Amino acid sequence: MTEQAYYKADEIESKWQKRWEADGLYHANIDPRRPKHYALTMLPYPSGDLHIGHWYAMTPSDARARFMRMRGYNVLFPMGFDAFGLPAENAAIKRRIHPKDWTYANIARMREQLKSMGAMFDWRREAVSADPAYYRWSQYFFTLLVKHSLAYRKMSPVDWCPNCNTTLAREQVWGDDRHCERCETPVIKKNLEQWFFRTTSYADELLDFSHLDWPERVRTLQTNWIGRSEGASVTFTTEQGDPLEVFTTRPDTLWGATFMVLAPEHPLVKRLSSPEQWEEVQAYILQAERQTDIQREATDKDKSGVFTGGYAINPINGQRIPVWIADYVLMTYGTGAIMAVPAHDERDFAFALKFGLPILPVIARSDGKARSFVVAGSMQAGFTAALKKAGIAFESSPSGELLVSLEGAQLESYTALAQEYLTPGYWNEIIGAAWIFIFEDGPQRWDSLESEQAILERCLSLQPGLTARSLMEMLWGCEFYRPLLTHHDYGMMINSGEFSGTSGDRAKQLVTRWLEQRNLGQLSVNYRLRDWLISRQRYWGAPIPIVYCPEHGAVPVPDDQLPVLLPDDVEWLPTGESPLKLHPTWKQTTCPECGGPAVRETDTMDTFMCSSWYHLRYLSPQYDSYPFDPAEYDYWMPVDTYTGGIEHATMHLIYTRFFHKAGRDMGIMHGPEPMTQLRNQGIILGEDSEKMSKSRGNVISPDDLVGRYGADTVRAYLMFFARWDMGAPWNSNGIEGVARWVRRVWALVTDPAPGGRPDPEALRGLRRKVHQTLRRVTHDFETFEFNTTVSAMMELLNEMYRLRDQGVGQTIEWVEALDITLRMMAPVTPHIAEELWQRQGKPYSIHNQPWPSVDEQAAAEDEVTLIVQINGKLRDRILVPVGISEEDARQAALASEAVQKHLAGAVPRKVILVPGKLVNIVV
RNA sequence: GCCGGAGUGGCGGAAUCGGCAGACGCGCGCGACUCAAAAUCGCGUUCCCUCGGGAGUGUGGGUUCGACUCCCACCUUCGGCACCA
Repeated sequence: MTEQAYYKADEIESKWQKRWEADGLYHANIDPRRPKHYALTMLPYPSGDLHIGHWYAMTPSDARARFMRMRGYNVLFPMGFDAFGLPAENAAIKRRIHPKDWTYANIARMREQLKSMGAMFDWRREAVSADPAYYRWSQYFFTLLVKHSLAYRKMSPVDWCPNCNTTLAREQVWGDDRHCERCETPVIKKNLEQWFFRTTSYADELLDFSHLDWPERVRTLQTNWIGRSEGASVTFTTEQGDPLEVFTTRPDTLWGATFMVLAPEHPLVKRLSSPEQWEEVQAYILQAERQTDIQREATDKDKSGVFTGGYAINPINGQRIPVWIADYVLMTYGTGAIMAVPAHDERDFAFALKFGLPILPVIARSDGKARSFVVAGSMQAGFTAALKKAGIAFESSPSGELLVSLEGAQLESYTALAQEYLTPGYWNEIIGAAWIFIFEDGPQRWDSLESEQAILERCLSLQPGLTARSLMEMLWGCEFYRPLLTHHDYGMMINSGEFSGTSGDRAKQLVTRWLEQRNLGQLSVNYRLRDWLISRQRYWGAPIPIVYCPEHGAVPVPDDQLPVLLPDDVEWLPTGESPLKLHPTWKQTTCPECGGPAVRETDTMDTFMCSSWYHLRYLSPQYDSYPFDPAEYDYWMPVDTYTGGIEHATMHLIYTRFFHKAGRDMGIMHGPEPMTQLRNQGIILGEDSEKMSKSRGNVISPDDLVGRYGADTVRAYLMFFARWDMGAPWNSNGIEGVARWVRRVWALVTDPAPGGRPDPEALRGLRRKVHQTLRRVTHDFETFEFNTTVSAMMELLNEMYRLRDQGVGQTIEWVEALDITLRMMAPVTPHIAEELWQRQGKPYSIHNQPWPSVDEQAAAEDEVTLIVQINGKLRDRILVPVGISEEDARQAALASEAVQKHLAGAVPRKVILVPGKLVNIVV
């Protein structure tokens, strides 16, 4: 290889990075003449080292931003650091250095690592959330939220991480064992006075994704997280006369409420309990208290509970029903009390079964079928013969029962047969959910509380050895009934007074309206979403800007006194108390209202608060009279493309939407959403297909890769090796293939191409391939399909090598091919593209060039390969001119030797023609 | 249990509107260059086969002239939610 042909990535890359920075090539300024594009990628936490995941998130995002820039957009692509947070403190504790020193040293290091990517970050707009100039405005937003009653302070049981020594938001508690999102320690509950943001006020709006181009996955995660359920709240009355409100998603089952259950912590428990039951009730409450949430919420746990001795009145029918307490009812959801409808709720059913409480079906199947369940017995032989004769379908279960499924019209004949053949024993039938038992003296229907006991006793006396429990399990647990045991199933209302016969989910609305008319209840919506707990008992965060005055209570710090500075001289070792509280003087202050002595809030804010608005600080990080410069806001917002990991779906991505909507209602932000389009990258696993971790020793270091291959190759490989939204295990051999591609591009452009007398067909072929590739690459950039972007360019390169040997190397077509190739590569491999661009004698910089446009005429094929099928099976391929007539295509296909051979004299019945694509001969 | 994503060669993956399955790359095999190795280049590479073909995109059905693609029912797997009334 000649000196010139040797590709030295490190030299080229540092050379161009310096030049670009010196020239301010990527500075984004307001320009009303050009369409704007705000491309944002999630800002890193300054953990100390840029890992391959950062590269995977950022370099394809950068390539996309560069592509948009070349397409004529004025592109803003900023970067910054989410600099507050626990890891800084933990690392500081371990190394005995101040969290601030640790954080800012890491930022300095990571800033340089980020620059090695060759990304088009506009560093003038860098924002660091731990800077006082930044958190002043985080505090400002906090005081605004307080003033608009969107932030409040409340004593409540909150999740506490005993390892991090702080409270956590509900979103930061993960998994079955309810562990801390950061350190994986299971959380405990503590009763504390804490600050909350009223995220629940925006629950409905957060469920509306109509203004967003966001991945289905994220929308689903957020929808599940918010967990909206619509139903009714209904007020029962205790015998003492206290109102007892319940929430139900199925008001149409009110007539089936045969008992009530309260959470053990429910305030009415004591008043409800009878003196005889009180001791037992109290013991149960104590036991429930001792259990952790994890134990209490285990779904597979056997039901437990205690009768209070009290009763309540069902408002719709005056029915007097017993009130129990049980830990399967949670104080934190709804009203902490439920009406139990054991016939149609699996949990209530299990509870009723265990404690022998009545079960009253009020919903019947509405599919027009009646189904029967016939208990095995000696009468079966005759009966089944009769069923067969009557043409009634049935099947025998392995345990010997007979399962009969009836169309409505067959019901009468079935009943007649059953009476004839089965009278010696008993049988039962279910029409919808109403069971009918036939005894010697005729049928009895189990559809009321009064008949239940009598029927049960009678069944038991007829079949000795059957217990009440096994009978009920058999009846209620049989698979024909099961579909009606979930609260998603609607059927026909029965046993429900004037509503009997009402069917479908219409019943729910009708009953709700009926309740509202009678003042017995109203439409009600419940959410799983909780208000966002933002207090943290740690040092390294923005102090909550509140002053507590004995006279005036919690007073927000006035704007002109912000920021409330975080003091450096603090003992920041976590003790469970806020470190700021232990500072000798810091918290002592005066009340902004009256000037009297007062103390500061000593908790700091959740860092997710700081990162909820960083996209606004980027707009004008030096601006000091407002969180952002309104002119910048008006030009750049909203974020057009947001990229980052999916792990933030129910944390940052909910918080930032809430923050924007709250800001909008406070008159600061505009528009429905902060980030219009979201795209998530997947995760890169180690070569062993496991998550990368230091302890496993499978970590891939981007710095090493850049040292070995150069940033361009690393960028291209990250875009090529997997679907970006999926991620995949790392493959050290795979990157060699991309490195080869980059080297081959280098060689192709720098080696003088041999001349020759090229065939005009070869030249046409070159242009065709170039413009077809351009079409694909353009499309794939638009849709974030980066892997095919790179593979299309690889194909083009292979084709160019092939055609070069045919002598096209000294033609204007060849010059055009090189020009377009370099422009297409510029977003992916910005350094080598710039270098080769310059070596071609083209003007600096390639990154200011427009994206080339597709010459559709050049891209068009003038011959096509026609697929010839017989009965849909491929039999031949024939080359035909593009505009071939249908008749000619048909003739050409039939003339094919392969076709004639396969037809073997058969006469085509039909010929399907898809112009320009295929001929399918049907025989 | 509920919600969502994904199942295609040895591997990562491709197939834009229902029309050539396996692009591109890795790996592997053979060859060229070389004393040799690396690098580079060329050819081959879904499976089976009696060399005529046949089968094939998680499984089983369906629609269609034609299905990786659409419909129905499942299986596996990943992620989220879950005694949420």
